Amino acid sequence: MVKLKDDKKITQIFQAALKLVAKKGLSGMTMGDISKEAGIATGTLYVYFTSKDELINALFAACRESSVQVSFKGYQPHTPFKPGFRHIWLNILRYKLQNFEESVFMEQCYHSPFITADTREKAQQLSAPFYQLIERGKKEQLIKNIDTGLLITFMIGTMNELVKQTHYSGITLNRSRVNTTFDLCWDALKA
Amino acid sequence: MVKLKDDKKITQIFQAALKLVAKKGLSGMTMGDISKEAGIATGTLYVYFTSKDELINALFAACRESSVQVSFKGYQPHTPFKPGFRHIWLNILRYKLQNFEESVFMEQCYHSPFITADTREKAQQLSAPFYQLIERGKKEQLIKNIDTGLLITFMIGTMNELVKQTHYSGITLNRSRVNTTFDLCWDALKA
DNA sequence: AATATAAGTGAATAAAAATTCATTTTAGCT
DNA sequence: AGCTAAAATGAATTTTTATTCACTTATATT
Repeated sequence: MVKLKDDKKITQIFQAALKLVAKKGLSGMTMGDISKEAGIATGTLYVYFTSKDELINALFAACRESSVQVSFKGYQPHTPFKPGFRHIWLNILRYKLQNFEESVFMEQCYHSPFITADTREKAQQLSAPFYQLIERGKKEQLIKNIDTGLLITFMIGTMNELVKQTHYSGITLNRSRVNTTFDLCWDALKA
Repeated sequence: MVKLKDDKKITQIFQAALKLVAKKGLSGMTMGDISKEAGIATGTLYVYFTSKDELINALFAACRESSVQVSFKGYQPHTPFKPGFRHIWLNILRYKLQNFEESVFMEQCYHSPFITADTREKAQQLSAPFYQLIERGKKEQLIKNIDTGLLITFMIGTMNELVKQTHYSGITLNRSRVNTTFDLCWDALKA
């Protein structure tokens, strides 16, 4: 046989895990839960991952990669800064809203014994494009001249909170509400 | 005998739990860990709390209460809005920086099966003064006319992120850095 | 000092969860 | 169709963790 381990099944496992974390938190998620939610046997999880630790690290890495990848989709580095920034901001917001469970999972992982230093390191490296973006804004004197890391944390933090707030309040983010919120963020960062 | 269960011991248990959550996450904290960290026997935990669930809920409630209590310390409702707002903002920031482990714990609790609806409800009720504060700012046309809940989430969210960023980067928040960050927040919220 | 009761202990038990593995099913290949 | 090896299974096992409880220690009251 040539068939290699099914990517579709890994996705299925990941989806199940995300769903459970959003519902019960990382601490309340067992391998039994995951398998049941994914509709497979517990043993099957161990065909794809050697341990719960590995499963969680793999999920963390996959989430991180996918979110960064989506963030810059359609971004034209040559267009003026503000519209470009806005484009990316909207990409991120859309992603976070559509993948709420992922946001929750990532937040929970931040302080957890599961994520290894190595996984963390690799995630950090993926932040480089965001740093470049903000640096450009600072160079063009459109963005406040404050530590870039701080500005990024601020920007991402506000989005996280906005997404949480939106999700729990049940308010739908129509175009005008999104605009207002972007202005909130832009007013904070702009020089 | 009249002596009632020692408040000092409860504090000791709480401190131990917070330390562990910050280090290993909520999911990695066992009753055994807590007792060892607190320097008491495992059984003693059950003298003070009927279960792990109860312990965590009690800690959550205590943290929430203490943070709200500190936030408004020294606030003069009669002084102009911006300095008053700034005063509270600084109270919160100071509190979060000095009680980093608590912030981590609260964040982790947000999505966890431990916190009961009742505990959550009571925590929410403590937010009323923040709502009043923002409402006042809106009435005086100093704060953007956006959903109050959103503005509060935004304000708190940015502080959380700032605190995380500060904690991990190892950068000390000197006076000027704090000022810049307050401006960041104020620029976002101001009308 | 004697007594009574609360507080504290930690080994023993029970409950929950992770992991293994002998076995069965599935899918590609000739 | 028959063969082969990967994939999947889930009951059994191991490991971890929460909880109990018979007992000891500390403390207030008389």
